[in-house]
Amino acid sequence: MSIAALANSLGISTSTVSRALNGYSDVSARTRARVEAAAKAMHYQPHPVAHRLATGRTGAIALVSPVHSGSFLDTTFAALLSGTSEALRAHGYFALSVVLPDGEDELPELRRFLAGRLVDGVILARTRTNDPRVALLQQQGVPFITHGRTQHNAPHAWVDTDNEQALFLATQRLADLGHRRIAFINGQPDMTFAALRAQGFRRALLECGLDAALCPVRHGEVNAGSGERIASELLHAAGPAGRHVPGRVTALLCATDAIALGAMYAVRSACMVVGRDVSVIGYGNTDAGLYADPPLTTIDHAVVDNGRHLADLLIRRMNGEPPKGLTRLEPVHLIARHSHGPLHII
Amino acid sequence: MSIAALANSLGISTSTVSRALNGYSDVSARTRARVEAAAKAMHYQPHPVAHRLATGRTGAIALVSPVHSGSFLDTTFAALLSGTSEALRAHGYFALSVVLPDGEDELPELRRFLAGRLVDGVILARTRTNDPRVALLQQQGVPFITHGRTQHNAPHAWVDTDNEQALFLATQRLADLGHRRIAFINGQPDMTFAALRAQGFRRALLECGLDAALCPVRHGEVNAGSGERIASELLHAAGPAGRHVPGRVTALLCATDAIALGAMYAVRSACMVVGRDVSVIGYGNTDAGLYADPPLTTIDHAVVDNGRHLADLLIRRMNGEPPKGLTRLEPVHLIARHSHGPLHII
DNA sequence: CCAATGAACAAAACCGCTTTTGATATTAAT
DNA sequence: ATTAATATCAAAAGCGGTTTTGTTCATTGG
Repeated sequence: MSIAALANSLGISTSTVSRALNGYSDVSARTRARVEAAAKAMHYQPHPVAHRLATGRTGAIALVSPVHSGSFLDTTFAALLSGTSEALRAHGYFALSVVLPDGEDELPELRRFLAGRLVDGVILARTRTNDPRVALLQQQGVPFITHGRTQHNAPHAWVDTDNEQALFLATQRLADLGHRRIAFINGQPDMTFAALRAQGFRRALLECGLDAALCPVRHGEVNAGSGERIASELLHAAGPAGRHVPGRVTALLCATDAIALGAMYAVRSACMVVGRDVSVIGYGNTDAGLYADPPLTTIDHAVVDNGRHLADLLIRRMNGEPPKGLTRLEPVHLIARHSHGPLHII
Repeated sequence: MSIAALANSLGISTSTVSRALNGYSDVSARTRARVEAAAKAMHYQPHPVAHRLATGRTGAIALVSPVHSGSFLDTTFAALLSGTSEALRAHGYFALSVVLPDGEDELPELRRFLAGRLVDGVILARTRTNDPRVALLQQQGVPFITHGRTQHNAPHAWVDTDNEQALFLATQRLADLGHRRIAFINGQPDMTFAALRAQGFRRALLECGLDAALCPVRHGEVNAGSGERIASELLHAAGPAGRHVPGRVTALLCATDAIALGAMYAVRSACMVVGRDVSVIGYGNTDAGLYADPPLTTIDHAVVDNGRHLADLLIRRMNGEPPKGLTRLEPVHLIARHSHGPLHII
């Protein structure tokens, strides 16, 4: 069913059909009605690729995200995609997610994808503080938005959750409960979320008068295995010698629920009780944490909503709004369950 | 950088340039070399959309999958995408994943997507025994492969894991340990995997001489919440009165690790011990199960590998091989951990 | 020596749509 | 009544490639 066939059957030219269907003014009401009726009757739909070539629009946007091998417990990805898909559908766009390889092939592969011009815009997930992908997108002039801020000079649209505040809240809560030796098992330091959370952690230490020397920050993968390993090290390490009393950390803040599950495992392996001997707090409010034993205290951030906001702001960006104002910082909440508790004298 | 500009700079026609770059024979070796050198020097790359319009190929395939809201703990999706992306990259294709809405909008949305012709082929995940999406794909003539078999008459390419055998193995293991009242918390009955697992469950009951009346099969969502609810009901229900001794089930087979985590939660809530009072076995070998307390006995199925095989077979399908032979059944393994054990007299 | 073959390239058609330009018939204004 | 403006549509020119058809010239064969 091509436009030519449709025009033929009506005995008019293809240009008139096109103009009738695309709302141009110089088509008589009668003709427009006839064309529309015929188009409906013959199930005419413009060939998308031809349409694309002529207009330059594809009607799709891409959610690009690396998949860190072995971190499949992290469901942020699926939740984000779900949110963006739903919101973009309302605008008539398709959300496609593309997975970039981990490592040095990432950038060339993104370049190759952009060259394919399969999409009109890009949502970039898992940003790093200094993200080469952002630079590439800016250079190529592709409308985009990031999930997570960056430190790039040129402003760009972004949606983020208040990572700084989240860790501040969680740390403060533990300090209020008497903890003085709190460790933070963070993600890789070059990730935006990790940098911001570390910042919130340090601010809380300062405001609550905790000794930063007793409150280590560790960096690792955001999966359970890495969490277990690091937690295990932390629990078996004595405090610094010298002026400080030796001893172990009594609370573990974790950058994701997955890390927290690993940490809880490590606590059990050390024959201690989570929530009594060692407090553990996660991040993400996943099902896995909710149904853990004990149920995991965690930070709730509405990822599906983030996806919706990313979609909405990207649409506005594609409509020509300057990136400057297209930002959104979402609040977070501490969900208190039973994996943390008051300092238990040891 | 268009082909016209390139041709212009060389002083030859666009058709010769195109034919030189696309390996046609009627171009002299000298001209071909000149064109290739110039193309490289000027970073010429055919405009993908124009190329698409002329050739009909897009260089991308789609992994289409519904996202069941609230089942984000299920990481099959991300793992599958990761596997297919990697394998397709090797063939020069992009893997895009698209999320269909849950419910009645699913089919129209798939139709809309296919009409967009953004992709050359489709990988269909989460198949149902009688899947209308398969019918649609067959009708539209799009090359496709499914993850999970179906009961459609016309053969199609598929990759599946041996769901039947998996539940057979798990059930047999429990029976060998003395369990006589085993419940199976399955997914929705219209899903392929659920039907096959139920089949394996029943076969094991038969072969091991268990009384099917004492071994209920329940259907629910594949998430922890649903698992907890159903497990809770099962544990509080007495056995059938009459000729059977009353009593509760002593083992819970679960269609996913997520369900199993919910079930373990229910066991704890009933003040019983997982692995002693009630055995729980999951499916999927996820991190969440590995780091649960106790570590979850589960079925291992290599989802990432499935993704690779799906990609490879789909490529062969797109190259014209008949779907008949393009199928692959992958083995499964029971990973014994500590969430199950011998029947504990109660 | 002339027709037939073949090599190498250019021209033109095409993919299917959008958009600009041009043409014709009406209507309004002077 | 004549000209200018307007409404309506067709023709044509893109978009940027690929593929078919034509053309020219050098070889080759009879």
